[in-house]
Amino acid sequence: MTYKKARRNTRQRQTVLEELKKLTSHPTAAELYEIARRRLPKLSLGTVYRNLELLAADGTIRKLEISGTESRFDGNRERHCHVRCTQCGRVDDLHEVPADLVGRQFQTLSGYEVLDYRLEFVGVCRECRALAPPKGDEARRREGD
Amino acid sequence: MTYKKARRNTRQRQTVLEELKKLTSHPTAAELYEIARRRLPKLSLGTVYRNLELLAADGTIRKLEISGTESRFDGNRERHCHVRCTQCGRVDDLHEVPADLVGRQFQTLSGYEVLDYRLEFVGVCRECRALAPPKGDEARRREGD
DNA sequence: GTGTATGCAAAGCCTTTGCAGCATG
DNA sequence: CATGCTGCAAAGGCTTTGCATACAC
Repeated sequence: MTYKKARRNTRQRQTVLEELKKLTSHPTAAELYEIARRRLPKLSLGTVYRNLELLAADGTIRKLEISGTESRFDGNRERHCHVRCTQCGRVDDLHEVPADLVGRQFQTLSGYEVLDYRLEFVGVCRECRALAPPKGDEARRREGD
Repeated sequence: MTYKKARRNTRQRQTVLEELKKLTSHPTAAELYEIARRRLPKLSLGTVYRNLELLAADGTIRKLEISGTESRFDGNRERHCHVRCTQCGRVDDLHEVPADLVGRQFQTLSGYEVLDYRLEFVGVCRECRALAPPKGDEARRREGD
């Protein structure tokens, strides 16, 4: 019933996966491509995309669905959430937050059958707070809260 | 100190804003463009983008930072979160969830100064559950949870 | 009248895809 | 050795931008 194609273990796929798992950051496809290319100079971006998509499809990795135009990928499959820095754009993991607190109690919402949820915090990371004064001078217009 | 350029009240800007506020859905720029164009046939997509960006910058509307390639916009500035349907892609508001429960208690996380957060649920909406059998036959490979 | 905003179209990004050759199982 | 996978490059889809003109103030 659930046919799954034979999956081959190519060097490209292995490399992409290994390098992703090494990182605690959440690289974009392009970033991972640059890293993996150090091991496989002939690697192509298209291959990276194809493999990330495949690996995400079978749950080996996660495709983050957050902010911005570029997709980011996460080698850590455990349920956890993220903090993103508004200044530098980095994304960190948060294991300390009892995220399950949120999801478990809502099985149905507005008629939806809830399957999953995403909780993302937004703020300023330590480094950026150290570097920059708490507020810029120009278009740092805040959302209405 | 905070210089703001004189903002003009053009018919295009008004129309885009009014139409967005009428909708409880969270249209993409293209969707809103189609709607607004019924009132201003000569309106261009670029103008819609420019105005949505401006309006989001000063907090008049919100730019949703969720799932997918297309940006979606929200005319409702109040703190609330969303549910997205995995089948049809629609996004609904959730006022019933005590979302503040989440944000308020985390002022700092992993060294971040937390400014905001986004909580998005993912599931299947009522309509889609009615239309489709609970599971597809092919590539409905789920994430590992 | 001045300078912001518009319309149009081209250009920019990120991502996907077609195809012929390669390499895994 | 069959066929899934790769590299390459072209094509796609959404968004941004340059420029001359229009119009809000």
